[in-house]
Amino acid sequence: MENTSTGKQLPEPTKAELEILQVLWEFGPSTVRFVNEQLNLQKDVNYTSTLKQMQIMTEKGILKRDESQMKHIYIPVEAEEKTKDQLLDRFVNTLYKGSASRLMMQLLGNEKISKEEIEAIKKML
Amino acid sequence: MENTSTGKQLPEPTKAELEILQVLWEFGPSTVRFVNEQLNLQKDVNYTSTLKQMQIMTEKGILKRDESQMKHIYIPVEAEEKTKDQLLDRFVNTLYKGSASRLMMQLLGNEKISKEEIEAIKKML
DNA sequence: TGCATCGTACGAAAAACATCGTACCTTTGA
DNA sequence: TCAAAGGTACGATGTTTTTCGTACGATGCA
Repeated sequence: MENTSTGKQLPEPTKAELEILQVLWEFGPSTVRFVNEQLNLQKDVNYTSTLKQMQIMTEKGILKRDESQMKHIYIPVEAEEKTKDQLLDRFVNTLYKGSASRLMMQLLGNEKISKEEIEAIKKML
Repeated sequence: MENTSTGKQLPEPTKAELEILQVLWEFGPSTVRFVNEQLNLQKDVNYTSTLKQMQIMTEKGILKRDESQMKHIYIPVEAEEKTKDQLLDRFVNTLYKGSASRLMMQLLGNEKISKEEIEAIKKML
């Protein structure tokens, strides 16, 4: 069942699906082979595994694809920002009871954030 | 194999495990029954399911327990902050290439954050 | 033409997670 | 004393996620 443009809420991507989305976000619409090569820079994974994964994502409506060429081109359905918003939202809700400032405190407290980053953030506010 | 205090890295908690940790974080060391009751405020789940889950978490080294009483008392091995730090770290890395300020921008851009929260954050900096 | 190469389709197995039923032991109180 | 209540142990099952093997069609080129 190909998800058309009904306003249906897409499922949250799983871990493996997220890895694929990262590649597509970074490099734009791509073939399976390209995505698989990128993934293999980080971990071992078979071509057909990536293919299957991307086919499943297409079924779910997370990706759509251009089949006009033999090498299908895959494209995320939702914009990067929107997907990240959802994930961020869930993250803040489950871990920080929805309080963004609590998340901030954690971020500032954990040393992982540089002086430059702090400056950049100050400017934003 | 009960995880003793070797410096081994604990696995990241799964979704269900996180729900249990939330309860323990909020209320402190607890019995299975208590945790299960709390979970049931949100969703249906059988006592033995929670028990099993907490036993598995103990095997993994995520929880430890005081067995001196019949009603075992479960306690998180890692402090709340530390676990959240790990999760936050992975989140920032996978979604924002490790840039905290990028996460901030997303947070500020998505409207979910109130004026009061922004004020609170400003003060922090 | 024919074969190596590169592509998709898809069933099925493996692995990770989550849930529950049943067995059995301890405690409690009528 | 003995049955009900409440506790742990643990195998089994269900579900979702992840991975891969095999089949088979297209393309390219010697």
